[in-house]
Amino acid sequence: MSQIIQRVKGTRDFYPEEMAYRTWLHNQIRIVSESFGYQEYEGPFLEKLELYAAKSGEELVKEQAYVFNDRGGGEIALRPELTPTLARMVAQRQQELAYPLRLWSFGPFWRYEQPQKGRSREFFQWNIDLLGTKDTRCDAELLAVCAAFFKQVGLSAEKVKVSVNDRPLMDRMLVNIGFVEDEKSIVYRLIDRRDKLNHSDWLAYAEENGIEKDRMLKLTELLERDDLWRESEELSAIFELVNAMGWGDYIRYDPQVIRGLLYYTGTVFEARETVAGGRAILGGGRYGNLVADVGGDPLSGVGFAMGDVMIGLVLAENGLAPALDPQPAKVVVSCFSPELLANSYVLAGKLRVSGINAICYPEPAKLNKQFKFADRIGASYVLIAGPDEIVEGKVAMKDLSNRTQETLPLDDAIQQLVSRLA
RNA sequence: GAGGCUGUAGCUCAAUGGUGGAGCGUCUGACUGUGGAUUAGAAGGGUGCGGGUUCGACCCCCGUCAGCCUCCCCA
Repeated sequence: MSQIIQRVKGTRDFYPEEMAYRTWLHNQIRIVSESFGYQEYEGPFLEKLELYAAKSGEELVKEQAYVFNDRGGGEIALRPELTPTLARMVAQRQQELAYPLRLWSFGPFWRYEQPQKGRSREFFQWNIDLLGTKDTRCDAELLAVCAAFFKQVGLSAEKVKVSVNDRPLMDRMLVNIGFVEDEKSIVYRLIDRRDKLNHSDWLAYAEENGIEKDRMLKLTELLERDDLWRESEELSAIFELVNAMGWGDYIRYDPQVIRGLLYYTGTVFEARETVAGGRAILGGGRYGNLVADVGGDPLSGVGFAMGDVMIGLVLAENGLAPALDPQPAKVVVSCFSPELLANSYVLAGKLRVSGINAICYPEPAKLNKQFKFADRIGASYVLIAGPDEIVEGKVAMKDLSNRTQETLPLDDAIQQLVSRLA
């Protein structure tokens, strides 16, 4: 047992049960994304390292990307996020795409992190973006997508909320209380950490960074102002639209949401569980000139990303993990003897032609073994074509759920199965 | 990068420093054409890996790897 080579740290195996969940999640994402008219796309999993130099956080690329040297020379990265790839793909065809452009994707990413609850090194992420719109009212659509997704998977507005803020608004307010441009990044970080540190540590952290008490008092006051959004025309318009669309329950204003990422230039938002210590499920915002950063013309957009690990935990903890059946075939055709093996395979083939997924027991074995197998894999019916049935030109069909069995002509059996498995 | 807990049979776990057990699962038979139940039996580990202490180590010490949790970080 200790001989088995272990998985790479932070990766997961997807046995059929886990794969069924992943496919289910992908499908829920597809349903919601497509209901808003977004198109699915995918980029390469490998990118040149320099693609990320443009705008991703330094930390992300230098500390957390998997990087290796290509045989032809040059550094390659396993993609740690999708946005730079999206920016590149849009820039390449910038003149031929139809705007506003709506795109979504669900695929794997890699980050060299310390695996822990809700975080792995290889994970899947939903990315969805609306590109080519400058009007921030469009941001309401992405918020609606978030809300629609949560509703789709059964997470009510009591369980999860999308908190929204506006960076320009915060910038104005920060200037008002005496912060200067150079202090912006440290103040963002300070805001971001307010809930993560206890109050005295938070104040100490501020002091270390040269922010004195009276400005911290004003900042604290600012971060308590749940009505601050009224001072932003953009946010007011966004909330009005979200309410009109009927998703207001899921959306709220939070002056403390600021996000770490550099490229957000407008609205920022993140969804969290409402319980104390609730974790962030997804995050996103508006970016003003991402495409320009990779060599295209300026193009504004808004989007968000959601990882599969955290949403999976949240769904499981709320009893919302779907009951999935990883077994595609509900019918097992038994094999009676070596002479009748071909006969069984032919029978299974006839079922498939009629649209019934079927497994043929691939070798002669005791019938009780074959029934046990059918039971184990989650089949619902067993067909038996032994000497007795063949003489009559019939098959025996057993319904495993109620242990009833009847012998009938093959065509009748197929007809029965088609209607019962529908 | 740092700290804590853990690592024994396929799984979940037990074993005062004195040559490792149980439940579940698996396999076989009772059941020579019928599954989930019952019953009898069997197989299966030398304790993550590498050192050390000891007459003797699953147990103590050091290192290492992995998992979980937390800090850091968070696109």
